[in-house]
Parts: sequence; structure tokens; C-alpha cells
Amino acid sequence: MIDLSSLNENRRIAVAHRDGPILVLAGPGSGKTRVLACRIARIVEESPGDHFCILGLTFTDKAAREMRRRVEEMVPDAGSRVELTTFHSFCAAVLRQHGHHIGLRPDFTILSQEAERAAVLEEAAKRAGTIPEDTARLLQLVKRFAERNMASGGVASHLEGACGPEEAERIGRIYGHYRDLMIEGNELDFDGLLTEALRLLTDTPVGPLIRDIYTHVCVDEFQDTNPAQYRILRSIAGRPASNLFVVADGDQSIYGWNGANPERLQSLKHEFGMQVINLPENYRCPPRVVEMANRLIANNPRHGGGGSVARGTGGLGNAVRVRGFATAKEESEWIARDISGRPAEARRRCAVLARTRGVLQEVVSELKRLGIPGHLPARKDEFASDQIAWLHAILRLAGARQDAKLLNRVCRSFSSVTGTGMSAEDVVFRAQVEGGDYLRAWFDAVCQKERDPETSRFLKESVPKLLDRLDAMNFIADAFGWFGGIMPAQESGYASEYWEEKEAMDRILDEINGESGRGGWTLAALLQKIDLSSKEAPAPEDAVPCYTVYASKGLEFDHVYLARLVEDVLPDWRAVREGMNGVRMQEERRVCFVAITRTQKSLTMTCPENVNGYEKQPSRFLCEMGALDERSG
DNA sequence: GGACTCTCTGTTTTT
DNA sequence: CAGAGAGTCC
Repeated sequence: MIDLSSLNENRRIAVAHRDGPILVLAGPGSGKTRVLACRIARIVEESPGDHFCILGLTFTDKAAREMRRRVEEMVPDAGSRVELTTFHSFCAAVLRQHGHHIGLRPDFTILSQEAERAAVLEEAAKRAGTIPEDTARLLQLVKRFAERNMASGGVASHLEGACGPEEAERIGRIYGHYRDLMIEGNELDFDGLLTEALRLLTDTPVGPLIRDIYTHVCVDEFQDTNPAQYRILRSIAGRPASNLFVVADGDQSIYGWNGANPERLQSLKHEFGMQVINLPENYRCPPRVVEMANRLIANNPRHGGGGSVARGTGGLGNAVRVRGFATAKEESEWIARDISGRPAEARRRCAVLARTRGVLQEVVSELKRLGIPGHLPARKDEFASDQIAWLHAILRLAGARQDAKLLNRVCRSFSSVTGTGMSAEDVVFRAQVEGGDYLRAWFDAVCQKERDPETSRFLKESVPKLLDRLDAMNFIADAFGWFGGIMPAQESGYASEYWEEKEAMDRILDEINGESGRGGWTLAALLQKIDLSSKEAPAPEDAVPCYTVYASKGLEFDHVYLARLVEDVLPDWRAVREGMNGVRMQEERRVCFVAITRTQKSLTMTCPENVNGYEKQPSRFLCEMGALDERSG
């Protein structure tokens, strides 16, 4: 039996809710993920023998993992009755099973890298009869169109004013070709997963089928949905009386530039006639922080509700500090020094937050000067170590054996790892002569050329596992064995990147094994999992987390340092220029709201008077939240 | 070549 | 807003 006794009244109502669409408006620290997990567990438990399924959708892989962990803890054998996954991963699964309706084979590739998308876009531009130019900018536009799920015809009107009509028409054509080319090439980018799955759900018999399987649909962090995701949700939840359970907080909607919009909450409420439950209790932040967060967010017009009620127990002393500094340099020095004054185990429970990564870089280098490692996660869409990059590339080549670009990557990364260089052109030629695929031709060529006995042995013993039997799991295990033999020991300089990425890869493999048991996966499913998972290295144990506010969403820390709280940084200069209290300014305010509500015990906000020789005013948000009383320094 | 004005472009990030 | 780069003038 699920234990409901630890839940407060509101949470209990939400968890106990059974049928009909419901919207849970849950402020920071209100335990919304817990409520969602409890409800899912409860429904499964109360309906033994039933066969209906519950679909739980999240935006990030991390959130999906956390949800799975919690539900599993409560009902260990929920198994096939619940599917907790990301929008993208759900769409990929649907497309793998039913994509043939729109001309997609089950082994389609996911284009996770910018460079791959750029190549397709250039091809699309050629097909549209124009010279490919400014690819990066066009890719950004294509992403915008896809997030909004626009047809190529709708592009022209969307671009109205931004460029001339014939230019808009041209971009529309490129966009249309881009989408066609991906289907033809049996590949999709991230946005393509959403738009094509949506097409499948609305234009083919797949829609009713899916609606039949998933009678209960849950969504976490709804305020982050873009239009494409919203439409997917609508088409799987069906209407009128579906069991749609949505958790959201409009005040934490900070992904407007990704197509999210807090207004969408209103559309949802309206469209599904949702019953609303509020969870205003904040069990995370000190009362003073809750008070400041409430005051701050009250400056956003159309902000519903009366704010949060403090229920936190931490930081009852002086939980909030505001420090002014003459220069940005002094600011980051002081933050580093203040953190260094804490005991080592407390440092890990600190976090430095800022609007931009640039600010965090300054703090990281100050921390470094004091001998304290800071962790500022790198952004990457592919594994950076040669070893794992090669492994990833060869797995993908095994799934798409005539892909010259993948072959090229296999050749390049293998040469970086072993020094055995081969030109992709030669391999292609060989494949043509022998009438085989690129992977086989590469294998034949490399076996002749490789001189190192260890490497040769690995190749001859292990590559055939991939070549003939598609036994990717054993191939990967062999590859890690081989890397282990040629890599310097852990944590030594350049090798650390490899070891970190191996850890990321191990985590992905563990998950796949846990999910589908032995042998229950295909190469395509394995690749999908890798492509849709973060390549991020896990944070080192002893490092101080330094996150942008965006990256800190959903996390909490004992001691939060919010740096560079000045006008033109937070709020960003665009929001300031836009004037008074525009959409941009409101989103910046929510960014600040998210930042301060990460606090469990203490919050320190800092603002320099001078940044790179320019005078800066303290952020208006400091004033709005009434934090100037705490000011010192 | 050096000092000047101008125009353009840039932030946040998940999958 | 603020830095980079291009273009202009002497």
C-alpha cells in the first residue's frame, strides 16, 4: 500500500484523484514530482489484473529517470503497466513501431549533431535551387518552424516583415526539402521526432491505437511544452474525458526561447476543462526566501495565485545576504573566498548560479586559484573523447552501413585512437569492388593495415560481433576492455575525459539492461537510447557546482550564490531595452524566481558596480523582492 | 597605417 | 548594451 500519511491535505487530494482531467499547480519545493509518482503508483496498485497503461511524459532524461526510480520504489513490479519517458523518446518508440505509415523504416537514425543537420540542410538548399549559405542561421530557423510544427507553406507568413516575400518563400522551400530529405534518408533530428510522430498520430490509424493503450497520461513540468509537444499531448490524451494529469508551475516557465509559453497553461485548462489543485506549500526554502520570491513574482501581471506558503525548516537565522562590490573581479574573488571558508563537505552542497556561463567561468577560475575545483558542465552534442566517439560512430555505422559521413567519422576517430590512418575514400572504393557495405570494407581494410598486436586481436575477435550478429552489447564490452588496456590510469589529465564519458555510457547501458532484460533490445533501440541521452559527465564529487539558472532548474542546494545581479545581465539587456514590463522582462523575472527558490538554507546575492569598465545598476529584482535590507559590503 | 564611425550580432539549452 | 569587424578618411 502506498503510504499517504506523509502527504499534506492538498497533496493527498491530488494523489487520490482518479478520473477526469486535472491540473496541479505546484510551486517550488512543493513536492510535485513526489505527488506525480505517488499517484501513478497508486493507480497501478489499485487496479491489479487490469491491463491499461499509464504514460508519464517529462522533458529531460534526468527527470524521466528520477520518476522511474520513485515509482519503482513504490511498486517494484509495475513493469509494462507504466511507461515513464521523455517526449522525444516516446515519439521515437512510436515511430519505430509505426513509422512505415509515413515511409520511415524501424532502423532510422537520430541526427543528434549540429554538423549532421547542417549537411542535410545544405543538401536541401541545393534541392531548392539556391546556394547554401549561412547554415547556422537557417538551422535555427528550421528549429523554430519545427517547434511550432509549421508546414512549409506557413513559413512565409511567419517570416513576414523579417525578410522579403521571395526570400521567405525560398526559406519555406528549403524547410520543406529538409524535412523530406530526412525521411528519404531514413533519419530524423530531435524536432523531426516530434513533428513526424505528430503526423503519425493525427493522420494515420496510429492515433486511436495509442489512445487505446494509454488510458492515463501524465505530464511533469507542463509549462516547458512547445507547441509541437502540446499537440502531441492533445492527440494522445484524446478528448473529452481523458485521464490527463498535468503538473505545472507557470512561474517557472523560463524556456520561452524554446517555444514554451506560460499562456499555454490557460489553453490547456480551457480546452480540457481541467479541475485545478494548488500546492502552494514550499517545503524547501527558508521563510525569508519564500517571502522574497512571492514579492518578486507578484510584479508579473497575470500571475495567478497568492504565492507560496513557507513550510521550510532550514536557514532560520540570517538566511539571506546581499553584497555589493566595486568591480566584477572583486565579486568573483569574494564568492570563491566565501565558499573556500566552508568545510569541504559543505562545499558540495553549495552552488554558484548566474544568468550566463561567462560569469560562471570567472567564478570557476577564482575557485581554481584557491585550489577548489568548480564544475561548469560543458555543452556538447557528441562524445568528445576519441575512444567513445569512435565507439559511437562504429555502432551507428553498423546501423546505417552505407553512410559515408559515418564512415568518415569512424576512420578519423580510429586514427586518433591508434594512429592507424585510413582514408574513407579508399574504404568506399573497396566496398564498391567487393560489393559489401562500408563497415565490412572498413573492417577488411583495417585488419590488413593494423600493426599493433593488441588492437589487431581486439578487431578480429570483436568487430565480427557487430558485423554479423549485431551483438552490440558484447562488442561494447570488448571495446571497453581494449580501451582499458591502452588508456592511462584514471583521472590523469587528458584521460579523465575518456573515463568520465565511459561513466556516462555505462549509465546508459545499465538502464537499457534494466529496462528490457537480456537480449530484449535491438541495435536501433540501443542507438536511440544513446542518441537521446545526455553525454554529460557526472559532476565530480568534490567540485562546487556552477550552473546557469536554466541548468539549475529542478535542483536544490543548501547554499546558493546568485552572482552578477545587475541590470543588463539579470535582467538581460534585451528585456531592459524592450521596456517597462514586457514579455521578456517577465521571463527574466521568472529566471530570477527559479534561481532564488533553489535555496534550502542560505542565499547570497552579489552585485558589482562596475563590469569591464562599465557602470552597472543593481538589478531591479533586488528592489522588487525587498532584499536591499540585507545589503552590506 | 591609425583613428574614427558604422553596422551587425550576440544568451539561455533540452532532446 | 558592448565587442567585433568592416569601411572611411587623412
